[in-house]
Amino acid sequence: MLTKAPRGTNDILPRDVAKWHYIEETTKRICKNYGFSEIRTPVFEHTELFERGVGDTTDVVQKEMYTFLDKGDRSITLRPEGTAGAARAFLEHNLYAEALPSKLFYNISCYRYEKPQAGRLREFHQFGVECYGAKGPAIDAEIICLAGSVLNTLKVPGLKLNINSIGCPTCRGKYNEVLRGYFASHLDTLCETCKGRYEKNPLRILDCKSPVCKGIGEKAPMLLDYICDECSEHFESVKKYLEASGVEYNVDPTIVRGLDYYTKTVFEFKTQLEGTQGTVCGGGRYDGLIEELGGAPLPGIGFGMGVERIILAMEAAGVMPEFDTAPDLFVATIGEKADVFSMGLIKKLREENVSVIRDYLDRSLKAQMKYSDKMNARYSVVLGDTEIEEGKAKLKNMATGEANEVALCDIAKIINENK
RNA sequence: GUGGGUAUAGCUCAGUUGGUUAGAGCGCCAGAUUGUGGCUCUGGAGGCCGUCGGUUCGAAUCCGACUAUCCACCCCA
Repeated sequence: MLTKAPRGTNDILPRDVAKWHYIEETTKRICKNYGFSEIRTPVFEHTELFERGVGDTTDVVQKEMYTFLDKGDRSITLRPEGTAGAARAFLEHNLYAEALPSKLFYNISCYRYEKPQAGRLREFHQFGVECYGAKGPAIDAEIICLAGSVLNTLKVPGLKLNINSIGCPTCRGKYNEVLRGYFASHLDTLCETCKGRYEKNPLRILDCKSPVCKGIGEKAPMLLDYICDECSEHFESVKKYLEASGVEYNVDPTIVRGLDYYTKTVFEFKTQLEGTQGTVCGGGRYDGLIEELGGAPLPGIGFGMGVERIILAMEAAGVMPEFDTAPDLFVATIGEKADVFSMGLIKKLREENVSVIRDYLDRSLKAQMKYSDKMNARYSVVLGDTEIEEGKAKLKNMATGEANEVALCDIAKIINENK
């Protein structure tokens, strides 16, 4: 138990950390190009924030939150997603009083009590983006563009962008009634889960994988045909902006996001991942959220991207780059005098921006060289009494095996010139 | 939360109808080569056979529960 990480959590080991840096750096760079600034919010928030923000009828809130009482009897929840916290911070710090729209991004960990599976963890990581204060369709397209740009830069394979509009609360309410009317006659043939969905959220029946429900759903009236003029015009404009940006998309009327705050535009990027965890990015507009949290009405839009899923997809396709973490130099020593002397030399080299390692296990020279090889050092140098006396040593290029005699004081210069 | 598969060395996996001291390859350490790595050869370390209980003269092997893990569903990133 002591040496076992909790279920659904993963350690990111030294050999994998570079991948995470790579993805984070990529998101930072692209966000900067799109004019988004990073925001960092707490891992935990008041439980009520998620109940209100995410919606207390959602599965996420009802059964997947890590909720506990702290020592002051406050109900605290580990964030299951990033939007609610960002919206809270936006309101708390009056960011709406600064230049709008407010364009934010974050790389965070999230927590959901779920049964773990490939691409589904209890602690997982999201790259996410939020934009508050812009209601027009251009920002929808920009956000989608940004997500696509990150995924394409990372070479995530087999990407497909699906978009839909789920309308505003008014048109969605009307449509739900239309849908119930349609499914009423098929209620007996629907699968068990869909019978439950009928009352709760008939939209979800359209998303069912059971062939029977799928068949019935195909002939169901489409939400897109029932959304109001304003929502419809908005959606048409989003498509126009996407086309102008050269972004390929597919209108998928069955997309229904599972978090209550979504309105109008919803979208997801899918990849051909083994298993069903192919959705690598999901997002949409949430025009009611800020008001729901107690702010003045202010439109919002954003997305979340699953970092673990991106890594899975990249590795499955063999597009994850190799990252060079090898040290520049290994310093081997023979004898006590060299052992002590090397400490000073190594410190100086490191101050000159050379990454240097040495042995700390009293290894024989041969074993030191093996270690150097194993650590993938670019160069090795052996120090003994003679080298110290003469101030010169053979600098060995480990790839070619070639060794040249150099002055000890020139080592940093030579290595830095050949980087 | 529901259904199914799996659990043996650091890793990937063998292990016969239940039988005495549980194996291989890779990796790790050392030696062959006492101031120079990779190749080769030799040797060595490393196991509560996931945990607990049951059946049996005897269990890594059969049965049960638990735990972990993987897969599918639900849901989601």
